Amino acid sequence: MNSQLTIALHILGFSASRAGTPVTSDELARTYGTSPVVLRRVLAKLQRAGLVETQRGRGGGSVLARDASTITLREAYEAVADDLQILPRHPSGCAGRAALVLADFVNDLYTDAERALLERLEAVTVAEMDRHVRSQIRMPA
Amino acid sequence: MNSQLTIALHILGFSASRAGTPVTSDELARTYGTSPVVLRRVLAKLQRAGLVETQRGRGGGSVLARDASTITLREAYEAVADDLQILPRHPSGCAGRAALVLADFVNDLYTDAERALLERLEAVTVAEMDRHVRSQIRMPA
DNA sequence: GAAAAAGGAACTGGATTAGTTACTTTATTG
DNA sequence: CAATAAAGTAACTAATCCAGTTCCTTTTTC
Repeated sequence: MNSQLTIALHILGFSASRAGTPVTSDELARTYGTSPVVLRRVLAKLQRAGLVETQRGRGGGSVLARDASTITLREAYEAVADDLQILPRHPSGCAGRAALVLADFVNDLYTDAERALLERLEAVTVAEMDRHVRSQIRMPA
Repeated sequence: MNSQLTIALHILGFSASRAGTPVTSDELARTYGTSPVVLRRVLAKLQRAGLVETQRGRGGGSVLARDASTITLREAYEAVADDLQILPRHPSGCAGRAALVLADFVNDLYTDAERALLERLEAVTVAEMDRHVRSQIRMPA
């Protein structure tokens, strides 16, 4: 996995906090600590997945395409992940029946373990993330 | 994650099937489809973790250091993973209180999701893996 | 002493990644 | 209409990582 999921959650979190007013890739890049181009690459994937909408030109930027309470973090993951497999699978070059049976067993286990991870991401919505941030910001320790 | 976990499970699976007689890195490399040096790199980590024991010289090779029923696949993961974090964390360069609170929230969620994945690996022992392979080999479809 | 095995250092090539530059396109505003 | 502010995107770079290979040393057994 690359860092695109983390960037995507930054984008979604900020967009949610804006409640409709667009946020520019420049602002997102500054708050994340990288360049606007990197941000726009992730924004492009979130657009394709229908999670954000973007307007060009002066006054443009990105807003959430759907209500924050309907977007789970798993959707963000699936939007940016080129390959949904986190654990690299057994290669095809195994020799011998025992090795092949073992490879299948391990690959199935990997799939199951990844599902467990994704279920945790699915259990959290952008709205919940936003509520958490708001609660921490309103009353700083 | 690199492919070392997959190689480690190949090693543990084969060692278990040998029931005490050592397996060489050459044989492991042939059945996995790579070179002995790559195998020995993983073997070194499994040794350090106390999962296998290796003898040099003629007739040498590796055997399980403990009973297969006491070794979970999570131990194999922890033996080979340099970094237990699967999902790359938020960088430290975030600017602004909202970004920092968001980063903490996301990092904690990542930790939780990874724990869910590791629990799946912990639920399977090398002995169970071995039993599965044996059952499939004895009666080929 | 020969053979068989592990240990491991050092290098290579390929892939991936984040970052940067530079240019084009789109929209707004004065 | 011109200036400005924004996204879109291609192309390049530098760094990193990783698997694979070569080569040599050490250990053990026969």
